[in-house]
Amino acid sequence: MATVSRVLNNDPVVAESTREHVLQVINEVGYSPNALGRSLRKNSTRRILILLPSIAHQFLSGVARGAEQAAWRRGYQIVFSVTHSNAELERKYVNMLLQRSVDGILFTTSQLTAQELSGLSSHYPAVMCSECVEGAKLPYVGIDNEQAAYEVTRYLIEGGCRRIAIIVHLEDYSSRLRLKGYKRALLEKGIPDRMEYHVKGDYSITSGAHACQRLFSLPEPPDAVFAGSDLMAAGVVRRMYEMGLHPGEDAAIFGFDNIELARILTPSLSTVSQSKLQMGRKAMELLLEQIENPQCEQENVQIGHKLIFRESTRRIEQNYKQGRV
Amino acid sequence: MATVSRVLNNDPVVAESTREHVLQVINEVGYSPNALGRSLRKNSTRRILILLPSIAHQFLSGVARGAEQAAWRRGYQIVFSVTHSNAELERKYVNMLLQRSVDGILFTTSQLTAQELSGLSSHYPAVMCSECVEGAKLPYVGIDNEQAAYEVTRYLIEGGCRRIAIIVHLEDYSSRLRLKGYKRALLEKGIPDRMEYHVKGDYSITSGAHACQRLFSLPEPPDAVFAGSDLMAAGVVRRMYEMGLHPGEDAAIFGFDNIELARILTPSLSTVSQSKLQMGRKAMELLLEQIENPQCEQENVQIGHKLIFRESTRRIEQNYKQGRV
DNA sequence: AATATGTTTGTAATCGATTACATTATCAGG
DNA sequence: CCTGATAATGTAATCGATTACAAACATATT
Repeated sequence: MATVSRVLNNDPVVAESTREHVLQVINEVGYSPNALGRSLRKNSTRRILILLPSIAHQFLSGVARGAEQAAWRRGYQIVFSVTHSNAELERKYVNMLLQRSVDGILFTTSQLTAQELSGLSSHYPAVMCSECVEGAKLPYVGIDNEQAAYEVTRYLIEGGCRRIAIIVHLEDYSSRLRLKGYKRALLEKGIPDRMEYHVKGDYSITSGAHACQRLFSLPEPPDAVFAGSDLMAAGVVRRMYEMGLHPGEDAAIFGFDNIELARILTPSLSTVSQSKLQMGRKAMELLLEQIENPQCEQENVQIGHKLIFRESTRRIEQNYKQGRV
Repeated sequence: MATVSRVLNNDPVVAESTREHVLQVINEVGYSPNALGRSLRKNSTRRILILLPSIAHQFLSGVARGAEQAAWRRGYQIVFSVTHSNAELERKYVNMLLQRSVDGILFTTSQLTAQELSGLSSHYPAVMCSECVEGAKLPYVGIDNEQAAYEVTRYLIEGGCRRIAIIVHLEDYSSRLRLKGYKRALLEKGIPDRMEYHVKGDYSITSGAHACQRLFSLPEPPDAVFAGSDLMAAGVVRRMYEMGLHPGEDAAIFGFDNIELARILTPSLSTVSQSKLQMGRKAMELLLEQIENPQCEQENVQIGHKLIFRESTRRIEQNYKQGRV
C-alpha cells in the first residue's frame, strides 16, 4: 500500500522489479488513486478555479487561454465556474476555495463587495483579472481603461467627429474609468460633453441596439459611437442598418476588446485590443506565486493595449489621409 | 467535534442551545469545513464536470446553462473544463472522474475513442450531449442531425436552388449525419450530388471564409450554401462581401445552431434551432439519475429542432410566396 | 429513591493516500 | 557463517469530516 503510493509518486527508493509489478497490477485491476485522500493529506489540490460571468464570453476566453497555459506549465489544473453575474452564486463557488476544493481562485469579474474580496484575499490565494472592483485589496491585472478610452476619443475627435456618443455600463469600475478617459479627451479638445450622448449598456448586443435606437432618434444624432464592448458595437451596427443608416459612413463606430466578431462584421470594427493571453498568463503567474509562497507581497500589473483601425472608422481614416482634418 | 458536524449537517438531534453556541463559535474563528474530508468520507462530491471544447462557444453555452439549472435544482455544483479538442488534455480532465474529484461527467464533445468512452461509462456516470461519438456506448442527448439537414436541403431545393453547397466537418459523427441528410434530399429531388460542392470546415469563422472562397471560385458557383454551423456561415457571409458578392442574393445561406450572431449579422442568418436549454437539462437529468441510481438502464434522448428563416434565404422566401417555385 | 425512558453529547472507526519510522531483505567483507 | 551496511518494504499515524455506538444527562414513573 505504501509501496503503491511510492510507485505512483515516482519515489526512486522502490526496486525496479516491484515498480513494474505494481504498475502491472494497477493496470489489471484498473486502480485509480483517489484524489480526495491525496489532497486531504497533502493539503493541496493543484487545481485552480477561474470564475467567469458566462461561458460564451469571447473576450474572456482569450484571457482564460492565457491563464490555462500558465497553469499547465506549472502543473496545475484549471476548472471554470460561471457566476452569471450573480453574487449569491458567486459566493457558492468561492466556497470551493474556503473548503479547499481548489488551491486558488482567479476572478475575471465579481459581484462581491470590496470588503468581501479583501477579506478573502487576506487569507486565501486570489487574483483579479480584466475587470476590477473599486477598493478591493487583491492583486489585479488589467489594462489602463482610462487611457485607452482617452486615446479612442481623441482619435475620433481628430478625425473630425464632434458629436461622439459613448455606450458604457456605468456600474463597474472599468466602465467608469473609460467614461473618465472619454471626458478627458473631450475637455482637452474643447468639445462639449453632452449627457444625451451617454447611454448605458450592459455589454450585450441587444443593449447596443437599444442604445443605437436612442442615439439616432435624437434631434442631433451622433457622428461617432464609442461602444464599451465589441458586442454592443455589433448591436449598434445591426440597428443602424435596420434604421436605414450606414454604419461607418453616417457615424464612425469604435468598439472595445477586439473579439473575433469585430473582424468579420460588415463593416469590420475598429476597436481596442488588449493582449488577452498575456493578461491571463500574468494573472495566473501572480496567483501561483501566492500559492507557493504565501507571504509574498504582490502588486497590480498593467497590460498594454492598442487601437485597431478597421472599416467602421474608414471615413475618418480617409479624413486623416486627405489632410482634411 | 461530532456535534459541530451534526450542526453543519442540520441533524435535528442537537439541542437548540448548543447549536447556537456552535454556530457562534464557528463565526468567531472563521471555521470553514474541509470539503475534501467530507467528500472522502461520504464518497460523493456533489459536483459535476462539464467538458467543453472551448470557452467562447455560443452554442454550447446555452446547453451548459440548461445543464447548470438542472444540477443546481438537485443540489449539485458545476465546474467546466476545456479540452481544446485535444485528446490528451481531455484524458487529464476525465481523470477527475476516475479520481473522484467529481461525481459525474457531461461531454459536449469528445476526442476519445468509442472504446474509451464505453469503458468509462460502464464504470462511472457519464453522459454525452450535443456532439456524439459513433459507436460509443453511453447515454446521448441530441437532435436528429440527419433529419435536420434533410429538411434544410429540401427547403433550399424547393425554394429553387439547384447548386447547393455544404460545408461540414467530416470528422465527427453529427457532421456525417448531416451530410447524409443533405444527400438524401438531393437524391429524393433528383439533383446531382456534386463533390465540388462538399467543402470541409472546422466550425470556425475562418474555415467558413476559406470554404466560401473555394466555392465561389468554381466555374459554376453554388446558388445556396448550407454551413454546418452559424460561425462558418458568418465566415461565408463575410467573404462573399469581400468578393463583391451579395450574400442572400447571389446565394442563399443556411446556418446551423441559431446562436445570437445569426440574428445580428447582415443579412441575418436562416438556421437550424436546437433547444439548447432543453438539451442541457435533459442530459444533466440523465447524468444525475445515473449517479443516484447506478444500476438504472438509460436510453438516448432526441431533442426537437426547428428551421428558422431569416434574411439570408429571403430570396427563396419570395420565390415561395410568389409561387415561382 | 430507584428505575425506566428519552434526549444530548462524546468516542472511536472509517474513507484513501502519504510518509516518518520500524522492520526485513540483500549482499559484501571478514 | 556471521556482522554490518545498505536497500527495499511494511506499519502506523495523519489529514478532516462523518456516523455507529456508547456514555452521560435529564425527566418521568412507580
